[in-house]
Amino acid sequence: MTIGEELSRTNPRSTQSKSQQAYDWIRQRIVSQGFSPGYRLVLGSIASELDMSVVPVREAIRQLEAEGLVSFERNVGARVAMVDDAQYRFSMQSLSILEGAATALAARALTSEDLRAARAINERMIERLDHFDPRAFTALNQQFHAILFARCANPRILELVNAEWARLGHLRDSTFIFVPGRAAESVREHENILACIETGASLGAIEKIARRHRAATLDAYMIHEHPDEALGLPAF
Amino acid sequence: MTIGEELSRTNPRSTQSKSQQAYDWIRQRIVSQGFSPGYRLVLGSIASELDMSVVPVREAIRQLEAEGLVSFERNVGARVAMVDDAQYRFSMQSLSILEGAATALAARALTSEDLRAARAINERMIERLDHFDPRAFTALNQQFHAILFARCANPRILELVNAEWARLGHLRDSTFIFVPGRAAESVREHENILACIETGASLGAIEKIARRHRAATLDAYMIHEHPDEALGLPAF
DNA sequence: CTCGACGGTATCGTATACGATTTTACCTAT
DNA sequence: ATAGGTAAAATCGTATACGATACCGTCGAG
Repeated sequence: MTIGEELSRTNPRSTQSKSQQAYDWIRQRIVSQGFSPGYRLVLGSIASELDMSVVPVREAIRQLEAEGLVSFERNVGARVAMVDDAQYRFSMQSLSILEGAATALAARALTSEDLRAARAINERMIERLDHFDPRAFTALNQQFHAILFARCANPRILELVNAEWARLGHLRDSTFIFVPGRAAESVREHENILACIETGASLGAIEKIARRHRAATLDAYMIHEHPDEALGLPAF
Repeated sequence: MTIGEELSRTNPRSTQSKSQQAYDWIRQRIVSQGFSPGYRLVLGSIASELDMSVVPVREAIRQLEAEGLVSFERNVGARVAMVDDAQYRFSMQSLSILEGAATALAARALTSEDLRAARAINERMIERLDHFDPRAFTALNQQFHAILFARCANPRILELVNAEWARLGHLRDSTFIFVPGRAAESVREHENILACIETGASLGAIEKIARRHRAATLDAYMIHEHPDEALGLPAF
């Protein structure tokens, strides 16, 4: 047993603060959709659930508020942030820009092993196109892109990407739920991205194709759900 | 006298919460550099300064921590976040990407009045090239770009840009302090950007030039301060 | 029947209190 | 003189307490 493990079992020093516990617990519930958007976060209830006082819970909620996962109203309380369609569009467009840049900034550092792993994920996505499960597909999709980002030379951009996905919460996988038809196109684009990276396409080209990949997913959603305002965002 | 006026004079209802007061106060001090990076934020001191208990102050600091303006260590305390060179580079590169996109997304919506205002700002920057004041120059620079962003079709991107600048804090204006020679080049690029927007250049072109404008500022800083690792970030 | 007054309950906002932890100052022994 | 160790002070982390506010149901007047 390592010292670290020893400490983590027996020594209170290694335990995190209660406000951190509360933060992790609430955040986990939100991202795993145990708490749906709009769900009321009652301080007292959470506190007694976690067997602590309200003070650490309040601090946790303040952090989550600053991250955009929770909305807060004075003297009323906190609730899981709701992301409406407009915000979804704006966030997805931001993500298309950030992920495009991240992909380009990581491209040159990807090993052949990375590419093999990414391609393996994409194969699994292709296999599942028949008996289609939007959730599972979305998870694989995230993994695929995560591999492509992982070696991004700029960690700050990765933080921004992750924070933005966290904000989107459950809407993360709404596209493939609403527009399963986009899936087939998506995996083709994945292969295309991999090919560009392998053949040493210019970073500008890689960024462009990665950005358009994400943007196309958004477009598919918009056309399907809001055909009337699908052109609200400039093609970019 | 209306009820509203009555309340606003006498009733605490209209006052913001103490944690909000604390948040505003601390944030203000940080961005205005009243608190320098590394400055120790002692809960009790701030609380008594603001005539409140430590509880609201703690909440405020948690928010600032989540925004990256404050760093926090359990059982030790909070201090104003220090941004080292690496973070500065990463943030500036992120900004080049975000601002480039914001500029492109705003370009088509800019009125001739906007462009006139932006050009006026740039004129003032040119005037000041002689008796050069880095602080004032940076402020004008921010104004210039703020006008170009203002009509960005995607408010989320603007939020990301502003948050990132806040994080950089005092390093905001370090470039022109360290590399005043960049100023002349900068104003020329400004005019160039304006010309592109006016002549209806493609959004891709506008984005590219705006991104390179910011990236060039970063490069100037890197070459001046860290010539040895100036190539650490891929040209992008 | 509708609307506003009233009261009760749930919940929030903050002060206070105190144990826990870290930091500092000092002191002793080598 | 310095390493190590101890006591004291500073500061943090959290529980508890309680007034303030918002929410909700009831009741009476119009």
